[in-house]
Amino acid sequence: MPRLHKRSFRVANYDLGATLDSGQVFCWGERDGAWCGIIGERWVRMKQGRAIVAECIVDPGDWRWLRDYLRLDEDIEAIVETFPDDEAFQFATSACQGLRLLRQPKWECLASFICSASKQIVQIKQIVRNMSERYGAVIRTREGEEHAFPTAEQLARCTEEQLRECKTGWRAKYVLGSAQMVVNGEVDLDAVASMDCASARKELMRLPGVGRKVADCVLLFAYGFQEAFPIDVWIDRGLRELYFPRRKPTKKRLEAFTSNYFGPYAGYAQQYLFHYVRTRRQQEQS
DNA sequence: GTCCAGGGATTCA
DNA sequence: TGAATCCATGGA
Repeated sequence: MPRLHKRSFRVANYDLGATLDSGQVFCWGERDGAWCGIIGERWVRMKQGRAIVAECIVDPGDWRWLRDYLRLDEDIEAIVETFPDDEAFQFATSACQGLRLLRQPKWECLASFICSASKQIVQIKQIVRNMSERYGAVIRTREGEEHAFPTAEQLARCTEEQLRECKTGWRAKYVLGSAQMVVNGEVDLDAVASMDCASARKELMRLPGVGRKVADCVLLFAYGFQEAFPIDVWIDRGLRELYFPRRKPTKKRLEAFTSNYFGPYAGYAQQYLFHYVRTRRQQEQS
């Protein structure tokens, strides 16, 4: 066993497991109560007791990168205070205590959500794993080695057929097309960070396979635009049931509603709503 | 066997 | 603008 670099982070109101398993990220695996994954090119193992204890193989420096990824400096209680004071959110906030948003690497988040279209979360994880194992860099881990998520350059070198073999299906041409546009500089993912939210969304939607929903996921989960509000099938159903019973709002009407009803941290509210409606459905079925 | 999944692009009215 | 359809794949 190689020597491990270890660091403990004191946290309050942070549920690491719920956060890493909440459908905003697809590269984490849990074993023996510990979560293992690769952030950028660093393998990390994290376990939560009273604190979050993180371990790395390679010297992690000042750990700033992990604080940023986990968004440890965010005041979640102040954020939850801004959520709507309605019945739905009384249930949602009590069902999702400690649920957080992450700040993911941009390309990985983007490519993952291009693959997410009309897929179940378990299948998205499989696709991400397939692409990583075949085309991602080899990373040293505690037990041996794993593969990082492939860069845009690595995926742009693939053929559409190779990407289909990762079980991407008809999304293969979108992944390839987006990778090529990022590599040749047609869309600069770093430059998007300095845009306002609407411009950033418009820029991301120039990429094939990226519509409003995928763009909003990336804006929220990678760029940290708090006002981004992805509306997927779960959120769509939830909004209609909770706020428009016996009515039939158009998509435009729903978007307009979400852009002011949920406050300055609408994106956070969205993640709580997403987690709530999904866990509620699971409980109804069991 | 059937329905549906953290949708997008295209077509047609 | 908006609805319908197609696109692979595999859970449930």
